[in-house]
Amino acid sequence: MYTIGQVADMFGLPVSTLRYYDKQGLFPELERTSGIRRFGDTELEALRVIECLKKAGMEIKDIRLFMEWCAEGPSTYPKRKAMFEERKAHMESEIANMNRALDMLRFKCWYYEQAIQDGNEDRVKALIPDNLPEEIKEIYENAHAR
Amino acid sequence: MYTIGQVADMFGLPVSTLRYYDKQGLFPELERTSGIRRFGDTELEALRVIECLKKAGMEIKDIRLFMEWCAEGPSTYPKRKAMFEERKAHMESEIANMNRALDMLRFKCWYYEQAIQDGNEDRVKALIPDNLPEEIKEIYENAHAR
DNA sequence: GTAATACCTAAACCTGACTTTAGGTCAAGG
DNA sequence: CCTTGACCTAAAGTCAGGTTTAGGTATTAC
Repeated sequence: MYTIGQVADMFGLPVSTLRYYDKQGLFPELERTSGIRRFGDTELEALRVIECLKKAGMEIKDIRLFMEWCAEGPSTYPKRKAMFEERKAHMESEIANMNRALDMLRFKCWYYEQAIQDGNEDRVKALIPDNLPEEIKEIYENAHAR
Repeated sequence: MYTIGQVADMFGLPVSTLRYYDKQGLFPELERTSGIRRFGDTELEALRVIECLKKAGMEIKDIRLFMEWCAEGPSTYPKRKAMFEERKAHMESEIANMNRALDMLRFKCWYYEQAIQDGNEDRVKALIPDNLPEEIKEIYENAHAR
C-alpha cells in the first residue's frame, strides 16, 4: 500500500492530479485509513490503464465508466470490448485525417521551398492544381481529398 | 465582396466564429464600410488556409502569426516554411504516438475477446507478456514500447 | 514547543476556442 | 410607425482537464 505522494513519484504525476482523478471516480475501489488514501495494486494497475486510455484520446468520464465496469466483474467484458472497438475505429479515422493534414504540410513546405528559390510565389502558384510535378502531385491530391 | 453572413453560409461556420477569428487577428487585411466587415478574396483564401492549419493542430495565435507573415510579403517565406516544418515534425510524432495507442487498443480488443470466450481473465492474463501468440505479440510489444 | 512535512477538503482559477448574452445601429417591409 | 432581420460591440459563460489557493489535521525533527 502506498500514499498519494509515493504514487505521484512513481508515475511522475502531481499529487493534485491523483486527487482529481479520485474525485472523478477513477479509483472506485480506493480505500482510506482515517481519511488518508491508500493506493494498492488495483489502483496502480488502474493508473497504468488510465495512461493508456488517455493516450487513446478517451475522456475522463469514459475512463470512469470503464473503471466501474472493471469493478463489476466478468459480466461487463462485452461492454468493455465494445468501448475499445469504438475507440479503435475513432482513432483510425483520426489518424487518417492527420495523415491528410500531414500531406498538406508537406505540400506547404515544398511550396515555400519553391517560393524561396524563385523569390516570389508566382511560378509555384501557377502550377496548382494541374501542373504539379509528379514528385508532389500525389501529396497535393491526398491533402485536398475529401 | 461579401458580408459576414454570406461568408458564414459559404463555409458552414457560425457568424460568431468569424467575428472571433477577426478579433484574434486572423484577417489582418479585412476592410470595413461604415463599421461593417467586407470579406474579399484575400479573406476567403485566408479562411481556406485557416481550415487547413486547424486540421494540422495549429493554435490561433500561430495562425495569426502566419497571416501576419503573409501580409508582410516574400521576406517571410523562410519563417513560414520553418513553421510548417516544425508542425510537420510535431504531427509525425503525434501520429507515431497514436499508432502506438492504436496497437494498445487492438491488444485490448483481443484481450477481451479471449476473456469473453473463457468467461474470465485468468488464462489471458497469464499469457502477458511472455507467452502471447504470434498473431498478437508484435502488437503488444509495439503498444508497450517506450 | 514549535516548525516543517505530508496529508485532507472545498472552491477558485487557468487555458483555448468558441458561444451566448445584453444592448445598440440601421434599412426594408407591412 | 414599428417590427423584423442583419449587422455591430463588449463582456460573460462554457467545457475539459487540470492547478492553485486557503484553511485545517497529524506526525516527525530539532
